[in-house]
Amino acid sequence: MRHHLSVHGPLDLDLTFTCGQAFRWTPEKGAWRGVVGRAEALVRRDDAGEGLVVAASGEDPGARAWAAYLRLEEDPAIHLAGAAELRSIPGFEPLLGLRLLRQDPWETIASFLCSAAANIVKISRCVEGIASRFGDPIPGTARRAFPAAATLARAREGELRALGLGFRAPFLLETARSLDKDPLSWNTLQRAPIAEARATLQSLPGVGAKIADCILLFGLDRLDAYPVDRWIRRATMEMAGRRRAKDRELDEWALRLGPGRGYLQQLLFHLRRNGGPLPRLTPLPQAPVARRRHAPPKRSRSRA
DNA sequence: TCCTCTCCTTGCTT
DNA sequence: AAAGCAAGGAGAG
Repeated sequence: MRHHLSVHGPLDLDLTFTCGQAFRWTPEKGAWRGVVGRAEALVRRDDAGEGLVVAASGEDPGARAWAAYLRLEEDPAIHLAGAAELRSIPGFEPLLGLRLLRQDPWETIASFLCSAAANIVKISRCVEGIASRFGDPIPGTARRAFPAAATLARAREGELRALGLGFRAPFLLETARSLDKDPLSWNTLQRAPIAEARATLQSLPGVGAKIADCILLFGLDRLDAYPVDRWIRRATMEMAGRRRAKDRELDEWALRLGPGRGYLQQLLFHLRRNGGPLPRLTPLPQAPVARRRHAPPKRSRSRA
């Protein structure tokens, strides 16, 4: 099936598919080919350069689903509310073509479990390998869908290691088994306070703060999640004017970037890695989000 | 409770 | 060619 989609705001497909949020897209003659759910798609700008053409095979979810996946309905600039001054940085404006994809939560969990101490090429190899070994075929292509947690739960650790997962293999296996046995409610994770959602995800083996935030941002439509990795740690300390800072402090400081801070995180990642230094921003005088210097008193844990 | 260090795999880079 | 490095996490001390 072939869909013609309209686009609101700037769109940079190259940046969107190479920025490290998704791992099943490859360039193909001015277009991008990838697997989403049980479909494979070829995505390209239309001849006028205004809209988007999506040609899908397999179980095509339909035009609306593709538009939602690519987040075409909103202008990315709406997420800059908390830090409009960043727009004056040279090289910032073109990055606004980056779209945060709305990806499947489980596939996002599995993908980012593969991301520990890895790079994008490595992650892609692992994810593609898992799909080709355990996924269902997709009609019209040699590529396969990403397997369900229940499927991976029955895999053997050696099979995953053979795909190059290394020390990540037991994490993925145990997480798949955990989710197969006790599924998480994606709906709840999307509504819960960010700290709560993050804590829930961190209960999965192999999922720490950084990967939990990536799952929230890329797989659960939580643009208020702000994953702090080595690059963002540096970028945030720079903007906060700090030479050293704990991750908790950086999390707290990042609140000033507003509810779209997760989107900004993506842009900052590129700016800090490819560009020069970042401007210093101070915390907002009247922080929009209440902040506590100390954790609330803990009630004694009730025992079952 | 918090901080720091080390190990865990793999493959590409220096 | 050995060492370093890469969008981390867990366990020890």
